[in-house]
Amino acid sequence: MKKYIPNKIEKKWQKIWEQKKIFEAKNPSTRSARSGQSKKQKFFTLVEFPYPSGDGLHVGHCRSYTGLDIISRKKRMEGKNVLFPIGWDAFGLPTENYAIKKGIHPSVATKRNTDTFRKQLKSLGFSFDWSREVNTTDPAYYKWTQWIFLQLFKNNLAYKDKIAINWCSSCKIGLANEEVVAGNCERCGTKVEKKEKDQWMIKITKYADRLIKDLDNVNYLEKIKIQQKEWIGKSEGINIDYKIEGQAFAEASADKQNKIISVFTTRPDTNFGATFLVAGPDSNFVKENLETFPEKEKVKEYIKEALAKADIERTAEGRKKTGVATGWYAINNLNNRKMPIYVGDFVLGQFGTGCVVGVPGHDLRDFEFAKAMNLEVIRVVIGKDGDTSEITDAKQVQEEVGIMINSGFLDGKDIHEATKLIMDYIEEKGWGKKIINYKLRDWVFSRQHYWGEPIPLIYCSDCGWVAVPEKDLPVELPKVKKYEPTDNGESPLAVIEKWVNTKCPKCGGPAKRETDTMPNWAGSNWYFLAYTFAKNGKYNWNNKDIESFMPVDWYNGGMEHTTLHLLYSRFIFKFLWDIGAVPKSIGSEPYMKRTSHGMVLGEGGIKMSKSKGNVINPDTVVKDFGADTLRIYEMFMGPFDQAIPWDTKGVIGSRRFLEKIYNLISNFKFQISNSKGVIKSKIENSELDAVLHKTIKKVSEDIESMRFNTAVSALMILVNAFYEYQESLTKDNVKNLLLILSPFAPHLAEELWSEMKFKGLACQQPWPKYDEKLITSEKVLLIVQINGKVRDKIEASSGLLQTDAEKLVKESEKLKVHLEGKQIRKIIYIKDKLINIVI
RNA sequence: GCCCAGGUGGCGGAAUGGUAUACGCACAACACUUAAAAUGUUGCGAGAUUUUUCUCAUGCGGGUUCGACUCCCGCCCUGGGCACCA
Repeated sequence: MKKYIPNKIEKKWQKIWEQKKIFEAKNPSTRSARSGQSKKQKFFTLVEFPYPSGDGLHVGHCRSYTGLDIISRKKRMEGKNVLFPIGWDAFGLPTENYAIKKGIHPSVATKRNTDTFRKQLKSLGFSFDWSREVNTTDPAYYKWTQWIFLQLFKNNLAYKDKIAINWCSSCKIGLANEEVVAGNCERCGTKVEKKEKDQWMIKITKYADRLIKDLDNVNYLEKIKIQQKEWIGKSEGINIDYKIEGQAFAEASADKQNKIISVFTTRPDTNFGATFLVAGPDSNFVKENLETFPEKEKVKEYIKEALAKADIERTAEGRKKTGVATGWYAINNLNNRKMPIYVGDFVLGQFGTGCVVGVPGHDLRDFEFAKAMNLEVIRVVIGKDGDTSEITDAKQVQEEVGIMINSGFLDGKDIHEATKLIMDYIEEKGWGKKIINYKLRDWVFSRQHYWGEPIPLIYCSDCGWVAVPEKDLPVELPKVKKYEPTDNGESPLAVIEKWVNTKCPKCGGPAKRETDTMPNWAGSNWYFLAYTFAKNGKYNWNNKDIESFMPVDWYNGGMEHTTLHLLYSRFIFKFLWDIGAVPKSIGSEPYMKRTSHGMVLGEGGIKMSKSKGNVINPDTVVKDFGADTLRIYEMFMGPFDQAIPWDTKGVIGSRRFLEKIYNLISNFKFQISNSKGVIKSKIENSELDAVLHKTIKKVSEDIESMRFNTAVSALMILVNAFYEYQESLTKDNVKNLLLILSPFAPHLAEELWSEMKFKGLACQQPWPKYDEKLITSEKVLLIVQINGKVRDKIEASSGLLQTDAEKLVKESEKLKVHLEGKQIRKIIYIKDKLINIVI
């Protein structure tokens, strides 16, 4: 008998699939389908394209790609025109660092890495449409990344601003937040400082509200929606203006009548309890008025200390509050109370107005500040258990709920009702204005690195910032010898004078190119669009192709990309939709469905890492066990969305399962060729049919809900049943088994399909349908309980009435012991399942 | 501190109101073998027990129900995310 040798089988079928172009999606698809073209309904399955690192493919990639490969293969068998593409998100720091260390051009390293990844992915039998492979570092690709940036620029959504960046004084480089590890530089360990630099910013905040609202129209996992909403952080409140009064101020300022301080609050209901104000050290209010503060020397000293503190130190200090008085006072409109104005670093200068009003009785942070500064605390909300006493302990600070007190016309009202009332009142009086604030900030789009897309702008001293004309795109990365940033933190491109110095496209005068490059996100913002029209390395952006496949029907990726990549790409897509760069018919959301996968951990449940030496190389697993085994194992290891540790011993189980199928079908072939059509049955074939159709049903449903682990387990149960009753097997049984197996173990299924001399390719057959009639068997196992405890199991015919079931139960010997001398109070009967006798 | 996910055999896990521990791994015994490996068969939560059966067990404590891993209330622990957002 032949033995199962995966390496032989797998290469063979991968070649056949590729030659026959089985997995290439057809343009255009249904929506704009014209004569003769694919009339099938489109289905766009998307996985996050990998960063081709030098380490090669990770078993974690395999897990998530196998999951979506199974879905794609099933959809194809269900008759869909499936687009399941792949590519490379190849700009990035590791490649640049490698280039710096070894002096090898990043594009050379990238080429080598993508070649490795491609080979690895192909060895796993994923049904990607390789003709649409994209690469973000290909100038033909980043031409469009630059084009998108120019559209943002032309629509006033890109602007330059001075902002504080993470600065490593040793590497002389600006670092992204992800490159800062515990306050230190990821490369050299030097403490990271803040440095102000001019950066290109993108106005994502303009889209904040739509990015929340439109989540209602998509099918994302609930936790993903929650994370997006929290990241955007919408809060509705009011900006209240207070007049400023102060002796020193009156002398220093001429327009004292109109001088105000504005604060943002979501809780104006507590405003009768306000006793002080605090401005953030980096707030506009402080910047504008610093020189006129009576206590300006103390304030300056405090600000210097506060800004020098790294984020780490701030967190380490915990909630300890510090601050300093400015010497100014604000007047509460409601009760004419004179409230001192402080500067304190617990207030964020960038959020809201950069200033807050302190209500120490009903905000824990305000309470802590009041205690530290020895300020008065006033109760304006009744506490727990009707507590109206003076607030002296943090535990008494009532924040969320309650009834108003000591608050004039608000007394006796619920805080939520009071909030509405006083907002209207303050607006009517002209003391403030309702406003919505977001935590989301504008997006820093500049990087001082080499290995990224050049920002296609030119600075002319006469015309200002001018866009590179579209016909001149792409602005290609010039070749350099050194990839290190310059001493003053400029991009390495800044030293290439020939490249930097250019002509102004507007006036023709001398001008300089922008030398910053774009962040990693730029290329991944729109890659799903590229797939719809990419063909063998050419990118012909056009509405017809985009309309054929957009929006993405199912997007799977890691939770780590929920807040950044997902949000950024949704924003960019909405923008492109707004300006008509994509067809209106596809809607303004790029992804209809988003799911996530869990990590594959190292043995023992810790993260896989080179330093721990517990990295599993997929190549080794493929070599030792086969691609199908790796696929089955990664699906079987546990729930798809959970982190599961790798277990090399467990892989053996998956291999045995595939061997069992191989042997089973080899036996079966031998059997039919010898029996001349007459087969003795051990059991009725109808019982095998019942198991088969149950399995078809379960596997079909489990794939849709990504419960791959239970789908594999159902397949195992089916194979075990087939194995045990081999003599009763029919050709049809085998056929269906191979079909539902094929998305999981495509090579083996294909091999056995051809061994059985079935027509065509397994992966091109229609997905089998289950027959409900075959599933329902005539006999059922009735569970008999007494007081909810299982006492007996009786085989009975299905559809039994309660009276008949009771009769049957009373004959049971086992029950007599329990029922003797007891009175039956109640009998609960669930048809075909259970009978519970209450005594 | 806040938000999310989870806690079930020696291990990965199954069961979302109705047989707890499916399926797989590990382990043990037996068969085949000169032997080993491979394969096959059987057993495998804990305790008590005279075959049989009983009691206990799904992080902990309560509750709802004829019946709870599953629903509700209060805690504990682990993992992930955010973190003074007014």
